[in-house]
Amino acid sequence: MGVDDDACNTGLVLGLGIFSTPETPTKPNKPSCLKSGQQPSSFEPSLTLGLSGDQFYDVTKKFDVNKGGYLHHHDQELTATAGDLYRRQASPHSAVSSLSSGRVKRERELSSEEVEVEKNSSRLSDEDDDGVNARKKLRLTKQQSALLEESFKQHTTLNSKQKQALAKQLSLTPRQVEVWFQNRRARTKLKQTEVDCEFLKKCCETLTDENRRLQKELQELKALKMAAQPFYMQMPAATLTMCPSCERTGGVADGNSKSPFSMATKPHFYNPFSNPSAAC
DNA sequence: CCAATCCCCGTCATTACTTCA
DNA sequence: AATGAAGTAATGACGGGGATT
Repeated sequence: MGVDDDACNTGLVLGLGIFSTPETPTKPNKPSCLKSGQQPSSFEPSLTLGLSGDQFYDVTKKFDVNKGGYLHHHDQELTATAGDLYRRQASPHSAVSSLSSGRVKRERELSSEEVEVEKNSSRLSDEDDDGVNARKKLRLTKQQSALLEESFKQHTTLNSKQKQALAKQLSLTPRQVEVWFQNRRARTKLKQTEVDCEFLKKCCETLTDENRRLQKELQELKALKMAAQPFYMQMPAATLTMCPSCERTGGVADGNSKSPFSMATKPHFYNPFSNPSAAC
């Protein structure tokens, strides 16, 4: 079974609740079943598969190095966040948003220091220079993205101080750093979900194949039983066990009996992901 | 109980890139 | 080969709402 052997090498519990249960109220840096950098084929396939939003993996991204214009701010609007400014002009709902509670909230969050940072992060585009009010979306520079990524590898969430420091270092607003981390977490989680989904699909296919194989084997065994010797026929079917791998048949266990047919004391479940011969 | 804060989620809009006629 | 329109992916940003303090 190739890859699936590796992936499903232990007792696999396909807890598909991953797709239906709402995300557990994960707290930042909460341990998850998938550690960073781990691929689904390598983690323990006990597949409770709670979404691991706190993990990250290497996402090789391309960055727009020289196209990044920092085009947000007009000097006369320094009390507003970059996003607010952006939205006021870019969004059709700008009039509403400028009065929204979110805006009030944002302004409340902005300390004077942050406003100062915003001043520093304010950049004018060429378009702004020539009077065209075409506001463009912020594109982080390669350096900014790299630093953010590096920081994200260390902490997927930032406390207030870290946020402030990083924002200062990047010449961005704390809000921009915060949003970047939020988006990064969300998109990491989304990608991981997709990976998990693919993995579960593969496991499902494997189990379907295995089920098909076992059904076929069962049919063969039934046919064999019908053609079996009278000894077999005298025994209740439930007392017979057979290893699907070596196809040795067991019967009633009497402890001392040297009969090849001894009844299993416990139900003998065949684990498709374990080595069958090991059980023999 | 209320307010402040943080984070997640869903969504929108812009930008860059790709495809195709 | 050049080009412009259409489609798509990436990503910055926001509002709403739940959880926590």
